[in-house]
Amino acid sequence: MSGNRSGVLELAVLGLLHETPMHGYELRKRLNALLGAFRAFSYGSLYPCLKELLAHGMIAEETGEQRDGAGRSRAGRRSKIVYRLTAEGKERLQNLLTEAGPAAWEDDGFGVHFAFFGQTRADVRLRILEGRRSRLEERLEGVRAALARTRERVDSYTLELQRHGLESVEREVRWLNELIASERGSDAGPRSRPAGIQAEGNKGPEPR
Amino acid sequence: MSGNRSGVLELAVLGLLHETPMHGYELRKRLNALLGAFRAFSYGSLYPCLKELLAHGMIAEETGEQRDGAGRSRAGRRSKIVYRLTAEGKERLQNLLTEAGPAAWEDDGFGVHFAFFGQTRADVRLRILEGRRSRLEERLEGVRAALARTRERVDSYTLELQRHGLESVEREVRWLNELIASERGSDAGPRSRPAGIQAEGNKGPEPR
DNA sequence: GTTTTCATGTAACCCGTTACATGATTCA
DNA sequence: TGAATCATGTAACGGGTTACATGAAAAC
Repeated sequence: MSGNRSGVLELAVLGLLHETPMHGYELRKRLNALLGAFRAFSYGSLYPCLKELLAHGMIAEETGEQRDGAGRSRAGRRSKIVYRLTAEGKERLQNLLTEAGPAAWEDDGFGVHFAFFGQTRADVRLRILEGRRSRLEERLEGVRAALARTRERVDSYTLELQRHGLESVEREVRWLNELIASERGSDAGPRSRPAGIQAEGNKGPEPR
Repeated sequence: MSGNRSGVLELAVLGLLHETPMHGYELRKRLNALLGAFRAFSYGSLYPCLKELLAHGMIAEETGEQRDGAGRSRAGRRSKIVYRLTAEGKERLQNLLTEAGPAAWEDDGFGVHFAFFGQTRADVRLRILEGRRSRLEERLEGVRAALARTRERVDSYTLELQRHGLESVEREVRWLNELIASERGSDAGPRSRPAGIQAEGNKGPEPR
């Protein structure tokens, strides 16, 4: 019926609003900054999503004049509509963050789920990372098989495309391997981890 | 009205049928093998596309019993419907392959256009590669700016996601740089090209 | 005082998938 | 003869974009 609960966008909005209340315009910017290279949303999807989340009581318009800093923007003058997460919204967010199914590791969704790993339970994180890895490994197999089959009678551009695609996927698998190893705490292994994971990644599953 | 001419799928179908006549089922397999990691199509989009291409006279059902090899599948027994490119179809394909606009270098479309570079004019190839590169460089700038802005107050997972995204895009830019250099023929430069581009990549623009 | 940017929203459309329905051919 | 795979197709839906419409606040 009123069913635009897409999953990805919903999670992204709830996740961002959990950190701090915001209005739509700002939300979209933070969203596209957060997901950077992976995804982008336009107002045409964001505002309807907010509307529906509001209708379902997951978010609420911020009415109390908490919002200051520079002191301005008093009274009922609303041109910005600041949303905050309700109790139901927080519950919903926790549910979304606990689901470790295909939605969390398919191409759509993985980025968003990963972005909120800081609020995700450790075991769920691991399941998602492993799910994505095996998903990618299936794909690898397919591409490799195609490459082997095609071998002859393929012009060099097609070949180059497949080669590059293969390398991209292999690279992401290696990345996942590092993340998984890091998650498992078996980090005192051969090579020392380069980047900044696990710096403060081990805060408890529930942020509150 | 009758407007499902999407661009990507149409090009892919025409491009594949230009190499050799095929039926739908096979077409889909070749398609997904060709695009490997980048894209996948389902029958639900392929068959309607074929239907429409047929209606527009771009392709035709193969009636003459050219199809042999193992000698089987004689007579009018059709359970397979083999399609071939018509003259109009070839013309249409050439037009699609000559367009060097955003459609050719955005995320959708680039893979398919690249896959048929063997049938694309050299100057068009270059324009597309450069278009994609500058598109990615815009994106890089955005992500870098986001990274710089976010710096403080970001949990390590968000950071790691952005870092990985950044690296992925940078990697593709480097790839494009190599391809562009190779296209320009300035190949006797510093490092020797590793892969198989330009092996027979320089056949003329029109295959016939 | 006009342009730019911020800010919210909607309607039409687009491209594609999922799930289903159907039947022929091959293989055990 | 029954199961698996090949092969073709359609209807319903889904999630998102583009383009448009509108107006307030900030910058010049």
